[in-house]
Amino acid sequence: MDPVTSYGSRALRRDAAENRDKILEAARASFDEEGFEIGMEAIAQRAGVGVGTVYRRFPTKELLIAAVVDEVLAAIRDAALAASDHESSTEGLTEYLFTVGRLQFEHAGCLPRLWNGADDAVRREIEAISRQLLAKAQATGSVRGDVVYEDIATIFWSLQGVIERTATVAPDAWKRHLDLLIQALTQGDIPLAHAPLTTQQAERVKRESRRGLSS
Amino acid sequence: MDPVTSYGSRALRRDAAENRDKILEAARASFDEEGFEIGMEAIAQRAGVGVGTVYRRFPTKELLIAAVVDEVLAAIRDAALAASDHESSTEGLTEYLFTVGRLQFEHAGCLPRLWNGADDAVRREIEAISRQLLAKAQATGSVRGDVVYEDIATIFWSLQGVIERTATVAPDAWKRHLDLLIQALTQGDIPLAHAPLTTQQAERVKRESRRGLSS
Amino acid sequence: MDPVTSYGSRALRRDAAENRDKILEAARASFDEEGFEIGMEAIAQRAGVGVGTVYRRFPTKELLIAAVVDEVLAAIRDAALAASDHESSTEGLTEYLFTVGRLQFEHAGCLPRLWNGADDAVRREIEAISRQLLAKAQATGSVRGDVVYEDIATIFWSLQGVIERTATVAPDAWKRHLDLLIQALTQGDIPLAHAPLTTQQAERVKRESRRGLSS
Amino acid sequence: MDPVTSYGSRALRRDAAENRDKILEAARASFDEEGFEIGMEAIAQRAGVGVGTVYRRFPTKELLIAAVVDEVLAAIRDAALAASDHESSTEGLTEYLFTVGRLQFEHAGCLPRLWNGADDAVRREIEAISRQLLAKAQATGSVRGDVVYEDIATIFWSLQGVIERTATVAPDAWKRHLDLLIQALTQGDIPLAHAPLTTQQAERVKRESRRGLSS
DNA sequence: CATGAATGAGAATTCATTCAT
DNA sequence: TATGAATGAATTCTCATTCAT
Repeated sequence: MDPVTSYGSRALRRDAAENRDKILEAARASFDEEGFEIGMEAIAQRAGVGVGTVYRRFPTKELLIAAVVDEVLAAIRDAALAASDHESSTEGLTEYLFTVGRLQFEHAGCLPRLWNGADDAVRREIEAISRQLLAKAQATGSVRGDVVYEDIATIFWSLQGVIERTATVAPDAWKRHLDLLIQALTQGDIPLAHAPLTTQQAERVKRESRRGLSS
Repeated sequence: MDPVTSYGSRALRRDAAENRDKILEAARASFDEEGFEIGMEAIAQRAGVGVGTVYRRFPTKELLIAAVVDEVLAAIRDAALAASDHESSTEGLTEYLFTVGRLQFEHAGCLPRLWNGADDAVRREIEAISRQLLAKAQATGSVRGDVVYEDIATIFWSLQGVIERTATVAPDAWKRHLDLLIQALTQGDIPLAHAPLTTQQAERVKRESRRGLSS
Repeated sequence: MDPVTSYGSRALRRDAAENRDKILEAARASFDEEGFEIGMEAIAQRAGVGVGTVYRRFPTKELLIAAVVDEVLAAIRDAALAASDHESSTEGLTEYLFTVGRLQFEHAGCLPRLWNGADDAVRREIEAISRQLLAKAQATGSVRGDVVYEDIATIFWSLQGVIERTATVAPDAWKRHLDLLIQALTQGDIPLAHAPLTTQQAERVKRESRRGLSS
Repeated sequence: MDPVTSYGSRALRRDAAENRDKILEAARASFDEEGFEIGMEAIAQRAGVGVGTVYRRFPTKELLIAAVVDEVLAAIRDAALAASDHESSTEGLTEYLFTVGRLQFEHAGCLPRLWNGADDAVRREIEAISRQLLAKAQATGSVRGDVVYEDIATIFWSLQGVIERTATVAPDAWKRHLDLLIQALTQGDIPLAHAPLTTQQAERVKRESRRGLSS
């Protein structure tokens, strides 16, 4: 029944898939610990394969990074989905924000590229979930009405800033900061002085911001 | 003793100082525009000197970065001082936060290292100012009492995260985010669920976090 | 003895032979289009087999190249044979030269190795035909008597030089050049200042010159 | 008087220039012996410098090749100029052709790129000399009138073909071939069956044909 | 002191060949 | 036997740092 087991002709494929996973795992760990500056050779070694093997699966370092980032994004989406069927809309949004924060923390090395990958589909899913949760929370009046989706995205970026600087020393720093931000969403009632990002701007940020590349 | 010679040697020293400034300026501009990945050769060229001269003044790239960061920090301190004698304590703090935000934005290329330099003296001054402004604002009741200095530092890191990702596309994004955060400081009254960084942690963050180096 | 088995084993051999042909054909086309720099993987793909299969038939790239070159040489021999029973000796030689030129043009990617393969037998056949045609033409007086076989070989090399440089831009350039050379063979009557290659030299050229290899 | 010697401030320049020459010389020799496939590391070693030094002078391998080729072309032009003031037009053309042949032979490793460099000026000079010599020879009636400059260029390519294949084994083979070609130019009187290259085609050949590149 | 030339370790990527399935 | 995954040496190029002039 297991497709991998059932096809004899795919025995090799299983090895290859395992290797692919080993490589992705090694890359993820390497990036988490060292950032994207780590060399491909080191990743290969960590995965227990030759560089050539890494390049067979991921023809460029860019693509390897993108694959790792896509994995992280998929994990975020899954967590987002789990949070989205919370009974209370406020707690749903809160849990969601903390979940994303936690995942960002767990993959701190990937943060510079977290929102710049190839897998737009997943990013769009996450965006849709964010919008829904926000709308639900606003509908019940627990979140101020002048907040838009782009503010949520900005919160993620801001948490990245906190995490990037505090992760090794104060692993919970981002939680405190998120506490504050949630207060702003739920307690503040003075009009905000500045306009939010437009949807187009947020799109471009996700597509274009490239600081922290490996080359 | 010969006044000509001694003047000459002073002149030489002046030249040297001028060179140092040219290099610092070129480095600052380069980092702002390209980030720390820029090569030493390019900085030297921009300064109009040879690489050797750069290395005479700054024996490693690290030290050059640190010097530039110190300059930026000094600018922040100056701005902080200007904001600190505002009559209204609330507006003083607000202005201060926006000023730091703006300076961070203007030196976006330096952000990954902004709080990791050698010049602890300046950082301590800034810290002292922050503490004073915060205390004054809390004394008048306009800012919630459970906020501590470390939260202010975290706000700066948070703004860095926003700026790093949005600077080229949405230059005002960080202002909106800061609007939100100020609401949290002034409007929120629900206790924060998580503890702030300890002073020691904040110290270590400023000293140790090294992500974003050029090599 | 079992007819089914024996047939099966013959079928296998036929498959193998078909594979060999597919590979040779793919290699020939690849070399013609891209030159010897093309990778073995690409050839395998074009042939519709795995690299491993290519290596089973041709243990090194060298041997594959040699096999392709031998095929081209065989085609040249066949064309040479066709030209050799021309009634007019002069036209026979002329047609022969143009035929070889055309085949060289059609296999431009193979030129750097055209006369350096393993299959000496075919080369000897071509050589014999060349000698015969030349002798016949010289016997009728239409070709000058001081020309030897090695001059004919040299003409082929010279056409290769023209073809290699003009093939993509001026596909007929070699024909004009051959016009000129034929004039020299048939019209010139001033003694040639330099001696022709010795037979041994020509042999060594065909065996040793290795410029243009892929590695 | 020697500009290098006269300026103290250029003392370093002299070293650099010497190194540049060492590198060019090493590259020329390497290419002559091994072809363009030789690695940059090997060239650097032969020049007695580090790779970085090679790259300082010649930012890409392409540019190094182009520089070497330009040198060879310049040598050809000089030789061409010397041949062009021969009293007898026929001998002038003959000497010219042999001179170019000899230089091509001496730089056999550069042949695949000899007419594809950056220095169009030199190539144009050579072309102009060729045209003049040809016209002069045709004016005296010693060379057939239907030959055009492009035929001369083709002769060079033809010689390259011969040289590339025979250089190591029969260093004079190209001379014999050139004997033949000169007979065709001076003795033949039957109209040539095929049209010569157009000027545009010859231009494109010199610009575009890239077989034999290092990558 | 200033200069910029020299250095060389290291990074990404390719490809002929081998080998497990 | 066919497959294609794995290997790793080799290649081009970069850049922080040192050093001769």
